[in-house]
This record gives sequence, C-alpha cells and structure tokens, in this order.
Amino acid sequence: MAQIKDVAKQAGVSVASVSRVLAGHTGVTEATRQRVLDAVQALDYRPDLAARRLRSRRTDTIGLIVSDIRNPFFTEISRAVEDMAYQHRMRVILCNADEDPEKEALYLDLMRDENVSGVILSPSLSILARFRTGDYPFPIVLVDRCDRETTADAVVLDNVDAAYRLTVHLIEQGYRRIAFISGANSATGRQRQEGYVMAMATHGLETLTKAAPATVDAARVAAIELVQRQSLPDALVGSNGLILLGLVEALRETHLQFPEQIGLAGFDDLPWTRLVGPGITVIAQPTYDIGQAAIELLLQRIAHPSQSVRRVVLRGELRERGSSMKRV
Amino acid sequence: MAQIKDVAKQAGVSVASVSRVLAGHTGVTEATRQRVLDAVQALDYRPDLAARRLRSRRTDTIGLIVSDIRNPFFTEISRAVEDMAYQHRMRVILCNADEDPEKEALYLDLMRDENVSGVILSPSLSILARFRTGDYPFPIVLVDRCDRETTADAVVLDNVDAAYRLTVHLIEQGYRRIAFISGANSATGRQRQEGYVMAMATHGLETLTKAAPATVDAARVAAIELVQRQSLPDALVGSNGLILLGLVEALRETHLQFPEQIGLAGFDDLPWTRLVGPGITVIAQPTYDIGQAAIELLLQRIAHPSQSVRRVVLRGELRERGSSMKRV
DNA sequence: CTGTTAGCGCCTTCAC
DNA sequence: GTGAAGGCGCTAACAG
Repeated sequence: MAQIKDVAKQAGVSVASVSRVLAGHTGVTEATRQRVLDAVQALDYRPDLAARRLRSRRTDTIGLIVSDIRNPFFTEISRAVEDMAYQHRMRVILCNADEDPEKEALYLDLMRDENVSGVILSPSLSILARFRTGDYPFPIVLVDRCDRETTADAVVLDNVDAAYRLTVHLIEQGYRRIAFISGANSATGRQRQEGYVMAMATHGLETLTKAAPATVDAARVAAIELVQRQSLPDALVGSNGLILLGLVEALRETHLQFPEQIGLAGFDDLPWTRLVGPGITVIAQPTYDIGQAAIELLLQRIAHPSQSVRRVVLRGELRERGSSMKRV
Repeated sequence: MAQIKDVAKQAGVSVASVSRVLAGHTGVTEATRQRVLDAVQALDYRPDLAARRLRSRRTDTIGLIVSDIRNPFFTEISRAVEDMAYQHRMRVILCNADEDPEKEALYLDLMRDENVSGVILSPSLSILARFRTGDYPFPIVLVDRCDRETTADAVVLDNVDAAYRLTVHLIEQGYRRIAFISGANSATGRQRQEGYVMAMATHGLETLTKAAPATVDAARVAAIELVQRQSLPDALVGSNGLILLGLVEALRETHLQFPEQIGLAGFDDLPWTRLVGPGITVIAQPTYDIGQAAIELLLQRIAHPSQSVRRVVLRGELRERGSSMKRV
C-alpha cells in the first residue's frame, strides 16, 4: 500500500506538498499540483483514514441509532440517512436499539468512543426524559420521537394533529366506541394517543386506550383482549405500522371483518395496507423526507455548533380507505 | 479527555502496563492490574480508537453492503449482522447499494479505504460475474446471491430446490400455465427461475418467464402485461417479497381474484402474506439465521484467513396458504 | 513482570 | 511556494 511519502518521492516533492494538494489547499503551483496528482494516480494512493483521523481529530462518521430496524418507518429513515451521508463523504455506523433503552444507552456510549461527528437518534422515553443536548460530546438530532419541552434539534411528525384528524375522520364516519392502541415507551405513541383523546373529548365520546410494547405480537395480544370485552369497540386505531399489523392479525384471528364488524385505521402507509381487505385507512408519513431533514440538520449543526436549536415538524397525510367506511 | 499516560501516572505504572491490562494480556500482576483498572475508572478513561486503529492496523469494523435495505429480507439480515457484530465488539458500517452495481462497486472501494476487517455483501450479477476473493484486501462473505462456480465464503438458500418445490406444489394443485416473474440482475432470481423451469419441464409443461428490475413497481407492470395476454396464465409466482408485492398489486388493479381466477405464490414469508386475501403461499427463508451465519463465517475467516472456503446452504420452507388452493 | 522507546501515516506549524 | 520536523494517542518489541 502506497503511502504519502511514496507519492512525494514519485512526484519529487515533499510530503507537505502532497498533503496540501490532497486537502485542496491554495498556494500550490499548478505544476506541483499536477505532478502530485499524477503520482497519486500512478501509485493508486489512498490516504490512510486511521492516520488522518488520529491527526485531524475528526472521523466524518455519523452514528445512526434507530429504535427498531424492522419497523419499515426506520428502514426508510436509514435509507435516506445513508444516501445523503455518503453524498457528503461521511460514513454511517448502524445501531439498532431494538426498543431496548439499555442497548440505546450502550450505543450512545459507543458513539462517544468512536468520536463520531454526530448522531441521529430515535430516543426511547427513558432516554428522552432526561435528555440534555450538552450531555453528549457530539451533536445529536432526534427523529420521530421528541417531547415539546426537549431542547434539541429534531425532525418529527405533528403527531397530536395527525392522530386528531384520523380520529375525527372515524367519528365522522359514524364510529363511536373507538379504541386506541399505542406503542408504550415512545413519546410518539403517547402524543398520538393525546391527539386521539382530544378528538374524542371534543365530540363528547369516552376514550378507550391501551399501551403495548411496540411489537406486532404485543399489539395482537392487546387487541384480542380488547375485542373480547363485554362491549366490543366499534373501531380500532393503531399508533404505528407494526401495531397496525398486530391489529389486523388479531381481527383475522377473531374472525372480525372490517369495516363490517369493526372499523380500523392507523399510522404508516405501508404497501400492504392498500392490499388487505378493502384497504386500511392510514396517516402517511413522509419517511424519506424525515430522514433527509434529519441528516441535513445534523450536517448544519456540525458546521455551526452554536447555531440556535431547530425543529422540523412535518404533517401527516390522511389516506382514506375501505377500513373506515361509513357506519350505517 | 484522559489519555493513557494520565492513567499510567494515576496508577503509578508505565503506559505499557496500562496497555497490557486493557488488552487483557497475561503476565501482569493482579496488583498492577487492579491499580490500572481503578485509575481507568477514576479518570473515566476511554482509549482513543483512531490511535489504536492506526497503531494496530486493524479497525474491528465490518462493512455490510446490501442490495436494497427496503427489502425486508435484507433488513432482517442487517439486524442479525448488527446484533452479532456488537456482541463481538465490532462496528458495522451500513451501505445500501440500492440495486445499483456502480454504487456497489463504489462501496467496495470505500471499504478498502476504511480498511475494514471484513465485508458482508449481496452482490449484483455484474459484480458476481467477475468476483474473485483475492481481488479485495479484506475477507468477504457473500449472502443471498452466489453462483455455483463462485469460490467464496457464502450463505445462501437452496434456490433451485426451493423454487422447484414451490412450482411442483402449484402443479399438484392443478395449475398448468404457471408464469414466473423474477428479479433481473440477481443470481438468486436466476436460480429460482431455473428451479421453476426444471419443475415445469419435468411435468411436460411450457414455461412462461419474465424478468423485471427487483422493485415493486417493475413487477407490477410486468405482471399486468402478463395477465392481459391472449392466454391468461393460471398462476403467478414471484421470485422475492418485493416482486410478490408487485404481483398482488397487479392482480388488484386488474380485478383478478386469487385463487379463484389465478393462483399466486412467491418467496419470503413477510407478515402481510398471511393477511392478504386467503393468504399467500410462500417459501419462507430463515432470514435471521442467514445473517447470523454470514457474520459467523466472516469472523472465522478473519481469525483464520487461510482456512478453506465454506458455503452454508439453507433450505427454504414451503408454507401453503389459500392463494394456491386446488384448482377444480 | 515492568518500563522505555520507536514508530503507525498523516497534517501542520514553522522556517526558508 | 515549499520542505523539515514534531506530534496526534496508542501498541509492541526490546531491554531490564
């Protein structure tokens, strides 16, 4: 493997000149510049990143800590982040917290060891509760999950509003006993529940909420319990795509048809929501945009560490389908 | 930030001893060991990874280059790899080739710059065609996609066999004009098509194949074209989860009921395949196991660079559902 | 068993 | 505009 001094020798200049040329510094004769470039080409020289990082004290690496990589929402975020990061000559270290706050904390610690340039994080409730930007030696941008009080760069959906609109839609379709199943341990689930409660209250309806771990299975179990109650809800709402999937499984298992016997709606416009039964009404999130906004925010923050905190709030889009058809 | 010499001073030993203790080397008095550990704790010392990597010439980093992170198959692989990697104190750099051979080549180049310990790769056809293990300065384990002739560590499904069994199942159910839609540009798609052709030939049936880019949309378009032919096929088979999704969309769009008007089957047991219509018959792949096997193979290869090439071939499992119900 | 010391490959001041 | 030289923080070879 050629090193910088090989290049210098080949070009007949000093290592300093080679370094200058490669760093794009001005104040180098066009002649030397060309000779260096030729030598680099001839030797197929690649700067050693470990050495460069040690010397420069920066890694140009971004840590991406997602709550659950299996959740297509986060998959799409990852895709956007990866995409943009490499366009900006940055690496992405992938961390999947798997909805485990301990793992999440571990990864945050690891990011410190890695001396990453910045981190994109979807925090669990416990981390978020005591989150202070200054506690970390690197900039952080939160995605998907963030409290109103949290002072940090963040990209989130207007969850309360979206859930409110979704619930109002169901009410307008004639549903009354609407149950809301949300992911425990996430600020997002909590906020969406808030929007639901608000809509129900506005219309003088009683609320029926249930929190479950944000997994398909837990949601399925929770839903089965709900629909086997004395007074069957007339609609079910899931606070994210995984939970919605659990609800569908539960309805299938209990042989309840939607929308005939029970209404259904949820979050995340996953491809299959259009294909199951008469289609499922959902709030669509601009997932790729969320990821893109997150990394752009992060890159800006890295460039300007002391600029004021920014929050990007995006709006969800209601997609009405058969599962919330008018109740007669 | 404390450095190793601070720890040495605090513990009253030399930096060498600190290094030795931290590296877990034997031949250190329990007393010194304890003093070093105490000092590390007291100063909250974290070794500088950049320096360590420069000096030791190893990064303990794995590059994961997947064809398409949105494909749940690869998402699950990523999850397994990430999981196991961190258990072995290794980092994972995520690269999404997005089914673009150029991007894939770029990433392979980048992995060289990063001096990664190893790479897990699902190669495109073009990379695979001229793939030689020795061309890369790091060990590589192939996942999902691999030719019979390729000499490289690999973890793959027995694609020919799985497609054969799936096709035979359809034939036994009474289907005759079975069409196979496969992902172009992937060895896996090609092999699965091979298994299909074999099954059809064995039963004296004519084949009907179509290759499309491995995206939902391309598959949808291809399928629509197929079902609008003079002689409508009586069953459709998709060579992976994304393509299968495209087929379902096509059938919905053209108002064809399955299995009443047309049979349907495919690969990848994604959650929604049980929920659409009467359920879709699929070959289930042990995705997490594939990822796990890949990284285990890689770690072994890193530990023993000259051990003989290994290939892990896993078997797909046929899950019969309503979409391939007996034709009357 | 422990300490001293020479680099790992690069960037960057500082002289010229 | 260019070169010489020191040092980023750590590991490992060598000497004791």
